[in-house]
Amino acid sequence: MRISQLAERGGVPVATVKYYLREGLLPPGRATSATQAEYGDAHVERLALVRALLGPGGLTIARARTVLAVVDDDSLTVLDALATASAELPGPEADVEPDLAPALAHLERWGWLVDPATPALRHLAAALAALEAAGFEVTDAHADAYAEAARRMASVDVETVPDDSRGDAVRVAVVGTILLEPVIIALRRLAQQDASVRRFAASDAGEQATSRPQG
Amino acid sequence: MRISQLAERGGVPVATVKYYLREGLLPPGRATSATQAEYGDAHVERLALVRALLGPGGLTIARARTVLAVVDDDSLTVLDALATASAELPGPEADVEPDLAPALAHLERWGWLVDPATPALRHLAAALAALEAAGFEVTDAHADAYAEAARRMASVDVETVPDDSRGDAVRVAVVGTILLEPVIIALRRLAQQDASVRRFAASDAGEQATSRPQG
DNA sequence: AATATTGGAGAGCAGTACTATCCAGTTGTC
DNA sequence: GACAACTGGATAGTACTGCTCTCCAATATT
Repeated sequence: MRISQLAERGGVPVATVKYYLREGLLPPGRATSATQAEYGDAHVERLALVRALLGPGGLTIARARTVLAVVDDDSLTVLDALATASAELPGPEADVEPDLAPALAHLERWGWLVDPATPALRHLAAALAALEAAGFEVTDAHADAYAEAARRMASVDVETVPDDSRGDAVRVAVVGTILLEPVIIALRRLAQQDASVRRFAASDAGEQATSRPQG
Repeated sequence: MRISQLAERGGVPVATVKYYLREGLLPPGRATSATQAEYGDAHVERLALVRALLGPGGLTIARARTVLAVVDDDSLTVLDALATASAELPGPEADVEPDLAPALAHLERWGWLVDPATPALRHLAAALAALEAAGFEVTDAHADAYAEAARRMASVDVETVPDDSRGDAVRVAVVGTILLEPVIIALRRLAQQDASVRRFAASDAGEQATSRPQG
């Protein structure tokens, strides 16, 4: 398979495939001459993965490269792979260090064992700070309900990771961690709709509940 | 309060405040002359909200403007406001229409009442398609667990919305919908860490569990 | 032999969120 | 009442990102 066919099967322009090759997101094909290379089905799958990470996953080129390096590195343990993948996911990236105390207080209440250096902890702290700055008070009860929901999701996630092949485990863990996030966000919005229809439909104009809310 | 003081209290450069004014994210101050205007505490709070939406919320200027217009519009019902805010949140924005069937099948199984035109439905469908393209199979059991988690979170969210003041209700609903998303993502990653430490720490090198996983 | 395609590299482009410069009017200070 | 400092307002420029275009000689294809 040549580059134009790979591009066609992936549904992207040839120039974009070349760009991904240049950026190291796709491994080079098997060179058959100075200006020719052969690509296989593995490249097609990899291209689909790249598109998924960059699109729905919301990763930048640089972060995708790191995540893919983790997926490719057979020497990493599942734990290392998950940690690296988790660290490369988009987050607030604030230039000022957020106050970790509120986040740590929650974690202690829940008894969660986490690496104090993990970026997710900083992300949580920054997100809580942003809520406070916006005048939204997060009660312990609210946080606890969220923690329980997160625990359930994570539990299923971890159960889903196969334990027979380390390569597969890493791939599933990394891809699942990243690509299930938009699923969660979408599900929450849909659940909110359902819940708010049930709560507010009676007090608002009732017929808006099942038709388009805004014309 | 003049513009430089507003900027200082918000922790942003004056040029940025001017930019937000130009873009309609901040309402203009009360003009006291041709080249002078007075800003109040409301502007400080608004500036914090804008920063929260643009930073942790991940909204673009254009989407933030729409969301803020919803918050400001007292004529909207809570349902309309939530729907509009939900629609403006960042999503896949695919140029090709994803297959809605798998997503609709899940929703029907759960008995959720949602507007078929809502962007979140499309986001869910796109996310599921991306997972499939990346070779990650989402089982019904996995999806069901996620749905239950989403339902719990949404339930708390909706309960949190006050029912005495419509303006407050809209503000809390919109801000909560947007700014709690990074909280959920961070919590899930932390919960994953906790769960995978418990599962994999025994089979991997054990001492990595509570120290930094990657030097 | 003529035409098309390839890998590779560099430059260019569109969008986003600022940031810097300029300007005349206004203010506070001496 | 001189004069520097600041203001709102407008315009242009910047840094970064993810492509996309153009060019090239070498190779395939017809």
